Amino acid sequence: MSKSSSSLADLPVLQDEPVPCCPPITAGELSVEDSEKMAAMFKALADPVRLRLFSKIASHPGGEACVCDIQDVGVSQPTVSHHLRKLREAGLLTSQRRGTWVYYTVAPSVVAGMAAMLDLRG
Amino acid sequence: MSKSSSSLADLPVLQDEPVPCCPPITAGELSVEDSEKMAAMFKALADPVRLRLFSKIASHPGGEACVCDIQDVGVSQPTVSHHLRKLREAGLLTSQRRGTWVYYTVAPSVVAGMAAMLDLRG
DNA sequence: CAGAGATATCGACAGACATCGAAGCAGTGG
DNA sequence: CCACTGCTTCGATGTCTGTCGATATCTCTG
Repeated sequence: MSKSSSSLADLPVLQDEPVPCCPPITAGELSVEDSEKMAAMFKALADPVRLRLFSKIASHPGGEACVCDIQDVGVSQPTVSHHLRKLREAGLLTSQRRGTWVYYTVAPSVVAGMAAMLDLRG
Repeated sequence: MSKSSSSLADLPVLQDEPVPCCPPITAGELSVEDSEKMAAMFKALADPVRLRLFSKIASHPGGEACVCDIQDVGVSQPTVSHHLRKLREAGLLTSQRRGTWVYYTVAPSVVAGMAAMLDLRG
């Protein structure tokens, strides 16, 4: 169709910029603001279905997978879509439409940021 | 107090034993069982208040702190207690009474397990 | 033992969340 | 232009969770 309507394609991206976000949790008390940011990320992974979707994507070559490849996790397709959206909104995944299919990709720097935060050693 | 007295003492262990739990998320699809275990841990950190309590403890010397030292997070005392219990039930903290006070300690191996799971590289 | 301080548990409630079916939107192909 | 497939959005619903005040438990002290 004519112009690209606002959907999926032109979402607030969050592509893959380096997001340091938060220091290791041993580095001192988390600010209220940081704790809210981090909590949102952990919340995104705090569901078995999302965790399985995420692991399916992360373990695909290139950390990328089509929805059609991963949607067999025991819940309805709308529910899968809902969970993928949550993961995307948390910045852990990005999505991209290619023809008929939509591909979701892991955002490595964001995930690395979470891991870094859990680095004890202090 | 008829039943339901599952208090602190007779919890299903989870004390501090090394819990490898789960492989890195890139290592293949998570099993349903593993995804539930991990989701429970992430859920424990998926709240701003818990995250701040946890960071306060983790950043204390020895990764240990008295409740009285950390309970100033903007919610009531019962709520603090509730959150600490959640963290303990998830295996992220252990608790120990010393005289009048109760000390909570970070369970390093469990936290390390979560961090390891978020290790991309595949 | 009584009293006081530190934590934990209980019971209630409002808001958040996972889930579903139905409907909508976007490409593909006849 | 229409049917078809893949995915998202919508609206409803039951369950879970964070929060509080009240109260119970534990421990030290007088």
